[in-house]
Amino acid sequence: MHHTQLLEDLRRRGYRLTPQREAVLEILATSAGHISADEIIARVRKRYPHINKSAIYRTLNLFVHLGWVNPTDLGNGCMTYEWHRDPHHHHLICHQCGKMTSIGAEVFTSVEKILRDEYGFTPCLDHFAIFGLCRECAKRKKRSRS
Amino acid sequence: MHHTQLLEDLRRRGYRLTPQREAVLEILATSAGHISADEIIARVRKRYPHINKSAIYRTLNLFVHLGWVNPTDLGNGCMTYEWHRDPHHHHLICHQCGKMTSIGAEVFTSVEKILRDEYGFTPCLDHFAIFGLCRECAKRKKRSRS
DNA sequence: TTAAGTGCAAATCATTTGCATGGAT
DNA sequence: ATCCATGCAAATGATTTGCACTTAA
Repeated sequence: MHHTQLLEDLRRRGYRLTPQREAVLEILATSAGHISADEIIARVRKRYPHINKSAIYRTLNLFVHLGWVNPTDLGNGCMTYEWHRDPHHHHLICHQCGKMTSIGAEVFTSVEKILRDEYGFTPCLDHFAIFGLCRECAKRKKRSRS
Repeated sequence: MHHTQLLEDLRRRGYRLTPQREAVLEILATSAGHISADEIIARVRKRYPHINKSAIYRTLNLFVHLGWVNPTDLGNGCMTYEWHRDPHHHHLICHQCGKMTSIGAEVFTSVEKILRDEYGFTPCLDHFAIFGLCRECAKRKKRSRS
């Protein structure tokens, strides 16, 4: 789906097509991965310096509500947003060194099946953050223990 | 491990055994499931009305650091804490109706294995919140769509 | 005795909100 | 001409912090 179609979709759903919304859409759709609200505000303002912070927050909430954007809590005190484009994937976050690694969604297919079949639950596994220890930090910890 | 042992453990590790810490420990260890900091403060104060909010937050952070308590973000804007006693389990949270269901940890054994074997990542799967749609809300949604 | 811990109030910081104004339809 | 969306500043609300005082060791 291309930008212009989405913008048209906005109008069709009864929302107004404002420059602010266009700007946020443009930034999100041309940015890869997770971006914090703060980062989004910065990038939007680099091009459109007058745009207000609240309008961007409101726009982000709208896009999330429309399902165009995934909000994810990466555990660093603020929400991050990700444009719905990349194939579904999850994140391994090392809570020692903070390193983040992406993993494919296949890892969770078995879990998804169990949840559906045994619990009747339809999980939203679009944006998942798994905390733990990365290889290096696990090694370092082991070494310091011995 | 019994309370008194834990309290002894505190001292052994060089921390002081204060009435505040005893109170928080007592509340946590006798409360089931996830409790928000606010709820913990309320319960502690019901018995020890003079205890300060900051001291409780600091104590919670200490207990988390000691691994006695699991902090979990259930997506409702505040952290919840859970005493390390119950067998490991996770939570299905319906983001339509908010209902929370506990599930056993076995569901994730396959994921854990893959992460370890293929990514060298040691996941901390103690406290996991999976958002999605519960059976009832999925049904309701389906119905309203048709 | 003395450093660690507490109480208190003030500070943070991401996010939201009330309200007057502006602009898309 | 509507009334939805924006800008601004102020509010919120969970959590943290600076600092003087207390207390467990």
